[in-house]
Amino acid sequence: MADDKALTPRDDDFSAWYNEVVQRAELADHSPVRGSMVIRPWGYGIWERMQRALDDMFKATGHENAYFPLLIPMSFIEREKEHVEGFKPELAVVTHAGGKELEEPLVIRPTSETIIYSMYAKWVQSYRDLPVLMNQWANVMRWELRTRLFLRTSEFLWQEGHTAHATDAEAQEETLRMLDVYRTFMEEWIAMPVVTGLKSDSEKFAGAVRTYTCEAMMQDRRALQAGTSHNLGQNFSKQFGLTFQSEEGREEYAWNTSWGVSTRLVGGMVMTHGDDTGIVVPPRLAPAQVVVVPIYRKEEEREGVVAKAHLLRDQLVDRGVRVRVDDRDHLNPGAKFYEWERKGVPFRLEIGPRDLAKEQVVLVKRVTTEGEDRKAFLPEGQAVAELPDRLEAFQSQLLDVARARRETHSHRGVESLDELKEILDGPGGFVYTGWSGDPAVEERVKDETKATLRCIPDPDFRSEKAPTRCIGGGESKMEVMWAKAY
RNA sequence: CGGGGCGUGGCGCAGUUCGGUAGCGCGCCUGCUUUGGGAGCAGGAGGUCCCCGGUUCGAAUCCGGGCGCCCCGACCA
Repeated sequence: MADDKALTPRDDDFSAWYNEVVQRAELADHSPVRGSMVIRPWGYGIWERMQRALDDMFKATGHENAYFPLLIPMSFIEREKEHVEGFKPELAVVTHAGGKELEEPLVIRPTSETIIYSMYAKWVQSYRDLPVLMNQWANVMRWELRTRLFLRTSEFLWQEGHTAHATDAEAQEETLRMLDVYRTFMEEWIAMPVVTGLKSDSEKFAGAVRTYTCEAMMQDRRALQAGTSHNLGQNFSKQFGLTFQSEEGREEYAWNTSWGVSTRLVGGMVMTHGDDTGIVVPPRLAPAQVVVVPIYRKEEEREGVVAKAHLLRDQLVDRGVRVRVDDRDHLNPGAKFYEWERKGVPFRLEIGPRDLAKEQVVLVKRVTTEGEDRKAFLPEGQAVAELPDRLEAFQSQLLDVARARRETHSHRGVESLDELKEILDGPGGFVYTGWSGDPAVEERVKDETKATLRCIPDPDFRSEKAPTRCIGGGESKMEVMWAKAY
């Protein structure tokens, strides 16, 4: 940030651009503790919008919120073998409290499967108690070596859904249902298209039978794992004695699922829509969808335009639009324009003496496509009446652009490792190939290309023509998608 | 955990080579003039120079030790 005005352009250094834009849009800042962040009101406002939308969707699919504690007995984490192996390296552990060393160390939750299923074990006796469909909004901690605001911090905010079912089939259905909820949310709210699919064994959640993922393409063409949904099978129920008596009177282990998305989604939004001016917030997530900037020269003019600005705000609020009036007197309009553009507000309404006289406003759109006017001079009434629709159009335009970009950088039908390497070292993007299912092949591709197997795509995302050749040679059993990832 | 960079008013930095009154830009405060793309002028406030120790008449600067943060590579939502 040598210059205190312009951002590093994305093409010069995407990573530097990201770091700058997150801070200069006042989304978040580094806290004094390494790897942890402060989420500032503008960033938290976006997260709150995400939370509300997701929460509604969880409720609509029959889930209830609950809260489980931050501290988990170390022995709980150690119960499930894969789980402990996956999380041990990144655990933060409380060893002392009340001035004494604890008999058993307490882990600050990296995720809550263990504590939750141990409690479900107490609450579930009969098939009549199933399914259990809960979600919690919480903070979790994973001690990361390398951190970046929103994308990877030691502490982050998320939701984790945890369910228990009587049958495997029901658990699988739930796993896919929630994956679909995520996909819908990401597309309709963040305007961030995703590829959904199954994780390979090496990439799946520690303790899951199957992990499904939503993979989004960022503007630097790297993949961001934006959300995951796990079919946990009976792995945890067996370790925590989560059993129930079936209709037939047999004691059986319950089938579990868990699914989560985190504040990482804010980072995904930034890297999907941001430009060299700043971030772009999709209207449905924007804490302010419209900012009204009054413009005046003389004190006599001020009163009129500021009053009009507030009037316009009230009319827009009546139509369900979130509006801010920026009537700060110590900044000139240009400074305000830059600030709100940096913060990604979808529309700006300028109202000055000339507009007042003509009963019009100047409506400025944060991003435009080829041939589209950035500014519109509209009669007041028309601007107010049209803004709800214009916001929706803006929202879907963002999705269209992001989707088109992803398609441009998706490479299908790749058959050789050389070609795969060439794409990943060059333009980058999502590369679709065949795979035998052999972990050794996956490992080799990983070593040679620095890319990972992001997922085995769901039918919606598979190529028209199924690959016949495995990327490692021999016959393909399934199509897979590779990319360099965050 | 390896490599690199950096710790100096709120922020960004210069000053460190070669020790000698702690500076610049932005921001902040007051006033006036401004305000349709990052305002101008005038006045002003604000500092344990990351910490500890050493050398010296004198240390931001030299020496030793520590701490912290950021960035780049192996693990992860």
